[in-house]
Order: sequence, then structure tokens, then C-alpha cells
Amino acid sequence: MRSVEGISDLTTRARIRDAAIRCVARDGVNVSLRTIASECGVSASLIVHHFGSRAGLREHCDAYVLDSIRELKSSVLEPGSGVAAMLAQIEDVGHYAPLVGYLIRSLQARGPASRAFLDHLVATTAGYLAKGTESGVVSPSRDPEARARALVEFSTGALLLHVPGPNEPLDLDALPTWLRSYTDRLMPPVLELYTEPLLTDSTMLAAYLAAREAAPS
Amino acid sequence: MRSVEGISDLTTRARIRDAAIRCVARDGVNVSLRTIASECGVSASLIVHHFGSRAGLREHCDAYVLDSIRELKSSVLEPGSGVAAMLAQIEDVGHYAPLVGYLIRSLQARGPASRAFLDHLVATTAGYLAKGTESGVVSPSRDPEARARALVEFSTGALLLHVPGPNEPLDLDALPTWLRSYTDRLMPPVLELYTEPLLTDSTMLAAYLAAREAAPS
DNA sequence: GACGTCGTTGAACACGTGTGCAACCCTTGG
DNA sequence: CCAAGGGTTGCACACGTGTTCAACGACGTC
Repeated sequence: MRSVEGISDLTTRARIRDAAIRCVARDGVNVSLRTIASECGVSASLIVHHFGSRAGLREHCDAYVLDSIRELKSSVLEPGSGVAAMLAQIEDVGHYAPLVGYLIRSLQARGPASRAFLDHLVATTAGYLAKGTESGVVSPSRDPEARARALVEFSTGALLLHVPGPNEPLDLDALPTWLRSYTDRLMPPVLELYTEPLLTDSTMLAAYLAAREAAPS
Repeated sequence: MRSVEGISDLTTRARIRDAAIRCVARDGVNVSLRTIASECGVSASLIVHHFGSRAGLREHCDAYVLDSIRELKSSVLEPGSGVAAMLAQIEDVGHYAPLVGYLIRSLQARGPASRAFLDHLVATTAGYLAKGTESGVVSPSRDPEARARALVEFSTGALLLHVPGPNEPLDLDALPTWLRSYTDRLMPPVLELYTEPLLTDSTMLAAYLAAREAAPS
């Protein structure tokens, strides 16, 4: 586990990076350089000295968070025991709260990191769905990739609608319990939606395809 | 149909409001007062003279857009002929592009208007689902309100992931074709998802409920 | 015809932003 | 012991922001 707390025996570069991640998660991507600077007790000039510019810091943090989350996900999901593992992961999200918050903010700002993260999620989800299809618990799809993408965009996008706005602060300490209550509220209808078909027959699908045929793009 | 083009025989207040809506839709909610001012050929001071402050203009536009969309929706959806009506509505979204763009930006910024609009969408969707349940094309739900909300948040949130970022411009002229290609890409997997159940049995649902029972909040 | 009111403008202010620059301290190496 | 270089700071600049204020013109009213 990569430490985010930083017991200050870290490089100054690393301390600035961690402070930036925390500030972005808390205050949004528009957080000022001076706020980040005061968060880790340095001057604003030092940040641009180390990272060249604000954009440089942003890119560095993007890459770092993406790497951290990727290795975090892979280590947690390796046992792959299904729902229990996912729930356990939600439980101790507190340890990685700054990383999760940074990702949320990145998604919110639609930065370059957001697309990479979404692609990663889609690939992971597609893998899970494929495995589920093999074992028979997930129904096959005409276009597994598109289905995985739709599922990821659904859950991720819905999350964005509940997170504080781009300029409102996000309480990192309250994030685990907040996330839990959010999933508690959303899970029942979603699982129902994914277990029992919403539409009782394929009339709509047929109608849509017919309309598309009649009036091609 | 409420004119948004404004043939300039409108009140100055109205012209400023329309320009503001257009600018917000195009450049995001952080568009500057001076940009809006130059858009309709007045000075920045005049805007604050008419609306008190930037926040006043925002509230006024929020209320106006919400009202317009509401009456627009009700007039279009009154015949209620189902999918065909929805598709037709997508077709001529070009006429209301500024309104739609403003709503997207409002959703993106999670302003006060966004919650009101979402609630409105949820209510409308719940009504449709109830009607569909009666006629048998939509399966009943244990919690229709929660299901409607989940569906609305899914589609709305997914849309937010594809729209330009909060600071990137949105081409209002290209919006109709963009929206159409977006639905074309998303519709097939989504309709499949809603027609054939993703999960082949209720194992997951049961497991989730069991886990919630074992470790209550 | 003078007065006052309303719509409108340009300049100015205070503030916050990212960035550049000159100087400092401290350590390291000759 | 002196020089050098990297880490670090404060100051200042240019810029963009929302907002304020004094002034100006046109219009209607007494």
C-alpha cells in the first residue's frame, strides 16, 4: 500500500504531490496553487519549481493516481471472490480516500485522466462479465464491450450526480460512510433492474431498430 | 414555442437572459459576465444593473430554463405515443439547443437547478413506468420510485461523461447530430440490458441483502 | 423649459490567479 | 576556506474576475 499520509520523510516532490492530491479531492480540480502550497507548508513558487507549471503538477498527479489505483485494484481483486470482495473494498476505502476523491474530481472535470480511468474500468468490467458469462451467472450479450461500457458509464455517471459540485468541498473523512450509504440506497433497485428485465418483451428494441432502419443517420 | 433567437424587439432584460443562456450552454457556467455582455452587445455593468449580481442572473436563468423545458416537455409528451415521440423530440432538439445545453451545463455544475430538473425527470419517468406497468410492457418493481430515480440517474449521468468538460466549449449547432450519434451508440446495449436480464438468477441480490443483514449500517 | 427618472456606459477598485525573478540558506566538493 | 549549486522563499507582475460609482443622454412630467 502506497502511503498517502506521508510521514514527512518523503521527498518534497512527493509531499507536494500528496498534498495536491488531497487538496484536489477536497476542493476540486480548480484548487489554487497557494492552497496546495500551504497544505504542505511550502511556498507556491516551490511547486512550479518542481513541476514546471500547474499543468505539470496536474499531469504528474494524474499519472500517479492512475498507477496507484490500478495496482490497488489488481491487488484487491486478485482473489476475485465476487461480491464479498467488492463490499470489503468499499469498507476500507477510507485508507485511499484521497485517491478515490481525486478520481471523482478527475471524472467530474473530464480531464485526460478520466478517459484512461474509464477505459480501465471498462476493460476490468468486461473481463468480469466474460467470466460470469462462462460460469453462467451473466447472460451473454450481442456486444459485450458495448454492454460493459454502458454499465460502467451508468454507475460512474450516477455517482457524479451525488457527489458535491465542482466547487463545493468533499469531506474526505466522511467519504467511506457516504459511499456506503450511497450504495445502500442504489443497490436494491439496481440489482432488481439487473435481475428482472425492465421490459417484458422486445417490442421497444424492435421498434428502435426499425426506426433506425427507416431513417439511417 | 418560446423564442430563444430573440429578434431584438425583446426587452433588454430578455435579450441579456437569452445571451446568458446561450453563453452558459456554449462555454459552461463559469462564463464571465463580460463575455455574456459582448454576446448581446451591452456593457457588463448593465447586466448587474438589471439582475443585481451574477448570482441573480444565474437564478433568473435557472428558473426560466426550467419553466421553458417543463412546458416544452409537457407539450411534446402530451400525445404520449411512446418511443416515436421521444425520437422525434430528439430530432428537433436543434430548436431548443441553448435550453438543452444550459441544462447540461447546469447538471454538470450541480447547481440548485440540477436537483429540481432531476426530480422533474424522475417524476415524469415514474409516471411512464407506472403506465407501462399497467399495460404490461414494463415489469413491476418493489420500489417504483427508487427504480425510476436509478434509471434517470443512469442515463443522465452517462450523458455527463460524454459531454465536453466544464471548461471546454460545446458546439450548439452540432448538438443535435451529436446527441443522435450518442443515442445511436448507447441504445442497443441499453435496450438489450433492459430487455434481457443481465444476471441469470437472483444469487447476487440475495447475497447483497444477506450481507446487509449481517452487517447493518 | 426645467426636473427627475430610467437605461446605459466607461473607468476604476479589490481580489485572486499563475508565473517570473532575484535573493537567500545550506550543503557539498575542491 | 572558498566556490558552487540546488532547494526554497518573498515580491511583483500581468491578467481576469465581479462589483461599484460617477456621469451621460433620452424620455416623460409638471
